[in-house]
Amino acid sequence: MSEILASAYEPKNVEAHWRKHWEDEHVFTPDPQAPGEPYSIVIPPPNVTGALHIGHALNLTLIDVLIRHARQLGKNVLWVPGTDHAGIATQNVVERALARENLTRHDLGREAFVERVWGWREEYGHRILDQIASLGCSVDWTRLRFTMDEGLSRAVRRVFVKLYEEGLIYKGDYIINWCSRCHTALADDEVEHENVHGHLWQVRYHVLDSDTDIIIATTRPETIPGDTAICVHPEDSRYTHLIGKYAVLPVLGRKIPIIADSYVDREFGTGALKVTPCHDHNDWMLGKRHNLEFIQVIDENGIMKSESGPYVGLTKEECRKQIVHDLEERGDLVGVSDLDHAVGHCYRCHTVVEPHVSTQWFVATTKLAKEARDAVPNLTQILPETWQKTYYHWLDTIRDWCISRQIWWGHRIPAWTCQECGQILVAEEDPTVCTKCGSSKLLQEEDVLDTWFSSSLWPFSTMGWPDETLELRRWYPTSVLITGFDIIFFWVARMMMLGLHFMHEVPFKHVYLHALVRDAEGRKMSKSTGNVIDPVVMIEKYGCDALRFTLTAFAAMGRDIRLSEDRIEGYRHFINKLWNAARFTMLNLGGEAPTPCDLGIISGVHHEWILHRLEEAKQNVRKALADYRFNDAAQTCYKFLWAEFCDWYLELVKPDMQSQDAVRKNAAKYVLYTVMREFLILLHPITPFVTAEIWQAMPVVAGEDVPELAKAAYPNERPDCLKPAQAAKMEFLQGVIVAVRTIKAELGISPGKKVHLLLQPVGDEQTSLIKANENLILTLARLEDLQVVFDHAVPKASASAVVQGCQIVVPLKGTVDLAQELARLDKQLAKLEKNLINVNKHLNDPNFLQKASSEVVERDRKLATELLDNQAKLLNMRERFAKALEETD
RNA sequence: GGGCAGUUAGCUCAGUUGGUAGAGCACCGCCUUCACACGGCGGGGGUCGUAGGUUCAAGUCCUGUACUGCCCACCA
Repeated sequence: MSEILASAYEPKNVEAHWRKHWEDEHVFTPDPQAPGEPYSIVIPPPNVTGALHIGHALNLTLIDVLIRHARQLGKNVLWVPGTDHAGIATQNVVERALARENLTRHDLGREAFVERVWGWREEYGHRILDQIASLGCSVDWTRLRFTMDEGLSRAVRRVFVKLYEEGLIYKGDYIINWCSRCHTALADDEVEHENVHGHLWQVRYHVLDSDTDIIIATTRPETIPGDTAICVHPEDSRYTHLIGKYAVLPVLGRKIPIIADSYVDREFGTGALKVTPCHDHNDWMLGKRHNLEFIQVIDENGIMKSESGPYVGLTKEECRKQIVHDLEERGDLVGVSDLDHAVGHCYRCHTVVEPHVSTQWFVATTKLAKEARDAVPNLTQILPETWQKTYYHWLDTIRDWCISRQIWWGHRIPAWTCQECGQILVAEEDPTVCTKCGSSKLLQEEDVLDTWFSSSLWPFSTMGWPDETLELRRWYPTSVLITGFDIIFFWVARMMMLGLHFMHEVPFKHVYLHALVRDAEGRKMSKSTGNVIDPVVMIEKYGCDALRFTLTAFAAMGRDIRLSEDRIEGYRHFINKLWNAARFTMLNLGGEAPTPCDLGIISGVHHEWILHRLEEAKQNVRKALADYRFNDAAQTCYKFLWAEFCDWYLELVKPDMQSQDAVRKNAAKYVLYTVMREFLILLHPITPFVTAEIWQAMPVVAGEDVPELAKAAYPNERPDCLKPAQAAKMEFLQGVIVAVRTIKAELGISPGKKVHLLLQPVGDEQTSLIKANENLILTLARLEDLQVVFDHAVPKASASAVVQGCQIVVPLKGTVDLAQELARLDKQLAKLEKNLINVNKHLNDPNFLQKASSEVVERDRKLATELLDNQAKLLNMRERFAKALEETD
């Protein structure tokens, strides 16, 4: 398509073109029967209500990097895309829309409401998918799934029924977390604890048959009507004599027992605790343990029930005020103090969560949790490893999982109660008659399942389970799960539990938990703070590749990413640099692929050097990605392209391109061509669009069948191009060139001004190297001429430097300030001196000589001689220069 | 209360088995050099939070400590 062209890369059309091509041609749809080691990842399904945020962008970029890289390695690769129905979140969105029409879901009724949500999903649910595509994600769109599509719903039912039959799902009364706004139960981890400024009231309870009182401390006086005991520590001498007696509930006058339990903290408050089993998780536990009465006094709307006596009908907030007032009046309020304490909030709507006793469905987790725990780290490895502990801790202290939600959008619980005989039926297919009494009066449960229930099946439900599909056989377990650490409990641990239970195999071999993306100040990005960086806007402004490269470059393991727009802009420069390096390459190739030659025996130290570096880069990128060191992979690419290929090689190859020697010219072209092409492959997983565009504009050897870049194999290693010795020679030449440039810059000689250069190399190797590469030095150092000389021929008034023993001399004419050169030399000498002192500290230490490895000692010795030699030469030149100065004075 | 991270150049961060501190951005100076000013060349800048310990040698290992952040948790 495009010839290579504009001097600035324009991402928009390029991205649109490749995206369409990849989708239309099903480039990323694998064949389960195809050869190659299987490699699979399931997408962490974004909420169907969602819009792509920067966290998704990071997550998806990292997955795509691995996926594209795995394809390059010849694996049979599947990336399953999809979305999550997100029960509460989606229901909230639709309810808000209804509210604008002055309607509630109850006005519509369940069926119409659910239909409305489906409609909403049809209309808006594709936005996030479109955004995933715009990120360049190489997912297989033919295998797109949704947690409520037909297949996944079948999987959900199968799992529910099986677990029920195994006794791992049960229905029971339990104290759960109740959000009175969402009007549903919440699982423990859907509750966010936040410190809230509150009060601690001290209340007097009179002890029956005694003349003493007991003072308890509470943060929630409105629950006093629900008290069914007072609890003290069994060894608390202040209270031991009261254990077994009864106290009188203030205001209500009910009689409650005084019990003892070591759960009580003697240090806190008064050491005596009021127990309200229906309105506090711990009190619930105490109530169970001591067989206390359970009296619910607050209903699911936050209104006081009749059990609260005089407070019936008040909201819990009103009740608190009233009861405090009443206590005060009666003289039973002993004191009030300030207290900051943690209060649970709904993670969806941030309403204060009320512990509430109700009938719910639970998954018994003890057995499942143990299996999930034991699988790590042998079968599944969690990275960074530090999260392993967190994972263990959660599973070790896990409580049964409350899976019922009192909302309408979700998988309805497949359980029916017979209206005639009370029999509970749980079945995959909707039953028509009661299995016990034959009645057809069956009533299905109103509740739906926790969204995470279906998400927990994702790795196998998306592959067609419970059918035995080719996909499952080929790609389960998945290779790796990439997700944020914030859902390690919600999702990762539960996938482990259910995956192991139903597939008898872990759902993934690795779990890579990436960081959170924060703003430049380290704050969490949120709409309310107004500090969000919108990936869609960033793609629009800087191009997708710039965004992807930035995210990859910052994805160091175990660390949060502080992102700011500047950085994305900065990496756009890198993309542009690549673009221009490619333009240069194309221009010089002249639209034709060069004739291949044997790169292992190519002559020219610059060629050998860049080929050597390319081999290193190939190894580094591959190794980095195998270890999930994304930032290292990006860094390697950045450095290779900019600091080596562009800054040096492209300059070095220019003289070759001007050459009349056809063989030399072709060899240079072929190296240029090869390095560019292989580098495009290395970079492609990180920046797929720009690399694909350049790749396909590159000339091709006639008759050669070159695949598009997305299908190109990772370049083979070329061991005969690994030449550290040759690379070192290049480094010497670079040193000489830099030395001349530095002299010019520091002495205020215009860089364009051509100067004479005298070199006094040490040894034949340096001498011949310089002679062989004279043109190269002339060009890059911008010289008038270059001479290899000996001491006596060196003009006294010269600037000088030493590189690996080779003396570098630039004769100065009267135009420069000679004193500056003296200062410059002194600076160099000071540096040398410092290094020498350091090395000698080692070499003068007998312990070092004796105990350090011989390699290290040898290296230091060599270094010391080198430094000493350089110092001597520099000193010598300084002396002569000083003399010259005197003479001119 | 427990656990886990982080603390390295002005800023954001690398630093894989311990062997003379690195990058990008920012900054300073020079340069309209025929791929690129989204550029080129050169330069300045760090006693690696702090106190100890192990070692011939510590940013790197161990212990204590300070600060910041995160997670978990039943202090009513």
